[in-house]
Amino acid sequence: MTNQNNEQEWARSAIQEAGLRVTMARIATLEVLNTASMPLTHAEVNQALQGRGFDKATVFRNLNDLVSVGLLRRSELGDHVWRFELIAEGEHPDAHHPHFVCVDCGTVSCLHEIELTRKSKSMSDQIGKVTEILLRGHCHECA
Amino acid sequence: MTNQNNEQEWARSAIQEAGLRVTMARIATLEVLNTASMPLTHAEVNQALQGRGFDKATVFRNLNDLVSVGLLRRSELGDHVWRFELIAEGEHPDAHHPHFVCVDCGTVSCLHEIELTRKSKSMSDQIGKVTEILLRGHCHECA
DNA sequence: CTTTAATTGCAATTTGATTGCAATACCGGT
DNA sequence: ACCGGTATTGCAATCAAATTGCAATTAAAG
Repeated sequence: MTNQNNEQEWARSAIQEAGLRVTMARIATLEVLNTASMPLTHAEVNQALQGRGFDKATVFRNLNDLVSVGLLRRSELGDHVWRFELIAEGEHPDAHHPHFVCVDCGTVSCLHEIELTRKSKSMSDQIGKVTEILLRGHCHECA
Repeated sequence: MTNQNNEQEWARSAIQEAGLRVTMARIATLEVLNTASMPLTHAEVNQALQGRGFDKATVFRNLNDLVSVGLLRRSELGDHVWRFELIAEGEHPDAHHPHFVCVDCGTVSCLHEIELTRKSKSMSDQIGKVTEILLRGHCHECA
C-alpha cells in the first residue's frame, strides 16, 4: 500500500515534471509499464487497464505523449507492433547512443561505447547524417 | 534486350528451382526487385508493376511466397512497413546487411560495407548475437 | 472559484496486411 | 498437343493497428 502510494507519487511527479497534466489515465499507464518486465504493446497496456474505463485512443495518445516527453521509449521489434517501455531514471531518453534490441524478448540495452569503423563512418557520411545506431539480434537470455 | 531476356531467364529459373510455379506476376516482381537499389515496400513494388494488371493481393502474396522460399528478404526498418529485397546469390537469407533510413523522407539505403569497430563488436557480443545493423538519420536530400 | 487550454471518450477513418472463393493458368503425365 | 489436378490469380471483403475529429470534460494557472 505504501508501495502503491510511492509508485503513484513517483508517476505523478514524473508526469508533472515532464510538462504534462497529471491524469488518472497517465498515472495508470506509467504504473502498468513500471511493473512490466518487458516492453508492452498498446494492446497489452490497454488490456492491463481493463475495467479502469479508459478509451483505447486515450491510452494510445498517452503512450505517444509519454514517449514524446521522454518518459517512455517506443520501439519496433520487427513484428509491426509498437512496444512501449519505461525509460529508466537517468537513462538517456533520446536515441543519441546506440541501442541493442532483442527481437525475441524486446529488451532494449544501451550501448554507449559502440562505434562504427572509421571507414564505415565515412561511407555512411556519404549517405547522410547518422543520428541513431540500432542493433538487432538475440540477447543471451533468449539465445 | 538480351539483357532483358537474361534477366527474365534468371527470374524464371530462380522461381522454378525454388519450387514455385513460374507466373508472369512472379517474374515481374523479381525483375522489379532485381533492378531496385534498395528494399521496396509492397506499395512500391505494386506501383512499379502499374499497368501490368496484377492485383495488389497477388503481388503481396507473391512477395511473401518468394520470401518463404528464400528468394527475398522481408525486413522491418522501424516504420511499420514491410520492405522486400532480393537475396543475393549465395547470401544467407538471415544475413541482413546494414541499412540507412532517413527519418525525414523515409528513404532506405543499403550499406553493405558498414562495420562496427573491433571493440564495439566485442561489447555487443556481451549483450547478444547481433543480426542486424540499422542506422537512422537525415539523408543529404533532406538535411 | 473561474477561466482556458489540455485531455478524454466515442465513433469514424486510414492504411497496411490478409483472406475467401470462384475463375484461371501452370505444368506433369498421356 | 491435349487434359486434369492444383497452384495461383482477381476481386471484394475483412482485419487489426494506428490515428483523427469533435464535442464534452477536467486539470491547473490565476
